[in-house]
Amino acid sequence: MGDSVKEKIVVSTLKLISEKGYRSTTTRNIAEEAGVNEVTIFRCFRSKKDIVLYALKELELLKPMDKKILEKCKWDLKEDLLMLAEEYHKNFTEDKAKIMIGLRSPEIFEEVKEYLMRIPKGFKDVLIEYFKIMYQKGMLNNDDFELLAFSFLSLNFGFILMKASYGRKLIGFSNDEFVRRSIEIFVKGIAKSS
Amino acid sequence: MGDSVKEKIVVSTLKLISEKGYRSTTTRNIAEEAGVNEVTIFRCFRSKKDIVLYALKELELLKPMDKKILEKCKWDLKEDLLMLAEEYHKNFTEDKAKIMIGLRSPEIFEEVKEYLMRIPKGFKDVLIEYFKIMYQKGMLNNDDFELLAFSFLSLNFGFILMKASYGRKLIGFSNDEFVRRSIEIFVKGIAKSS
DNA sequence: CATTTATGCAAGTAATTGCTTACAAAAATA
DNA sequence: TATTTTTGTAAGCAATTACTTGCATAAATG
Repeated sequence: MGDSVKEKIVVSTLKLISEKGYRSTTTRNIAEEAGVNEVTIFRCFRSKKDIVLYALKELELLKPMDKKILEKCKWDLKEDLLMLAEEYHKNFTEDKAKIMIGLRSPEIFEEVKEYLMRIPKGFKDVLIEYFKIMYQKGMLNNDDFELLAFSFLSLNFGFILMKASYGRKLIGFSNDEFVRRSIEIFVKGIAKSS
Repeated sequence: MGDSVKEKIVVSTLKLISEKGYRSTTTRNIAEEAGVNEVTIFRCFRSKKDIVLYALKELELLKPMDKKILEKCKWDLKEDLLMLAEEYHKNFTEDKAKIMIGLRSPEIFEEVKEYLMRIPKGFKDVLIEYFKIMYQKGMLNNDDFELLAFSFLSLNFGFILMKASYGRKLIGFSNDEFVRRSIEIFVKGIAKSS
């Protein structure tokens, strides 16, 4: 089984899961979507579950945000939070959010839960670190770093999940616009007034 | 079929869907959970799908927030937003969030989508109305009401969904604590400085 | 008490699903 | 060209699932 075949299967699987959920995505669906015979799937992977586990483990599909990102900071609240949020949205797209939702199936959820948590957890850790430093620099009016991180995370996570769930019917903003303007509010809320 | 039986079936169905999703919740599961024979289910409802539709339509499980809630406002930003958020969290619990996620199955999603959107949509509408009035009263530094509403909604929606998805492993706050303190930040961000 | 109604029980059906087997056709490799 | 590896095809199996049927029992209702 060539690597390109394996990849096609993985990509198709994730696509279908994001649309229909894990349980409703059948191996026949996957085969059709990948333009491959169903048997080929089981020659590449031991089971349907294995496709997902492979995607999460080997492909590092959901790798968390690295703290190295902090090196990019200019230590200006607005500028930095915008950069961090953009990085988050770049990584945690609407599609990935749908995959996360789609993997909420008992046959697989316990095994993938840890992976699914990585993105929000990684972002949260980076934010806590960032806010700690900013507080030491005297730029913040609040020293509950976990609260700050979590508020900012909820704001962004909530936005993506709502968009993934209800799409444009509920949301009149582009990602960029929402991020930029909600950050302005947030910054006003936490910046030390001089 | 007595009403109490019907109710037991509905409650069990929703509970199981919140845990395992629609597709993975079998009619046998439901029967067992409800302490009822599987056949009884099909005597009360025409199909599995009908149970959910009945729950959403007849039980008004997900009824949106009413604009009458605005009558409770004291027209103090912090106090009002706290009240509105509490009302939202009272209505849109972790369990309901799980049901929303669990209903993301192709056999049923299109038919329930509209209902699932009601809660966030209703909350958003109320918020827009509220912010409009507060702006007229000269209490806000921002007149993009949809942005304000949506930021606040994302914050609360994101929090509940994260809690529903990852539970306490990621989140160290109680609902009350998070709501209270995140609102303080938000209010600082949008209140007109006098 | 007589009759209707609601429920349980046992069995089963047709469709779907994850996965397997056996064999032939390509396609890559030597 | 000869051989090995990869893929397609066809068929099917065992388990599961939504839903049905027929009949017995109990409970409510007249």
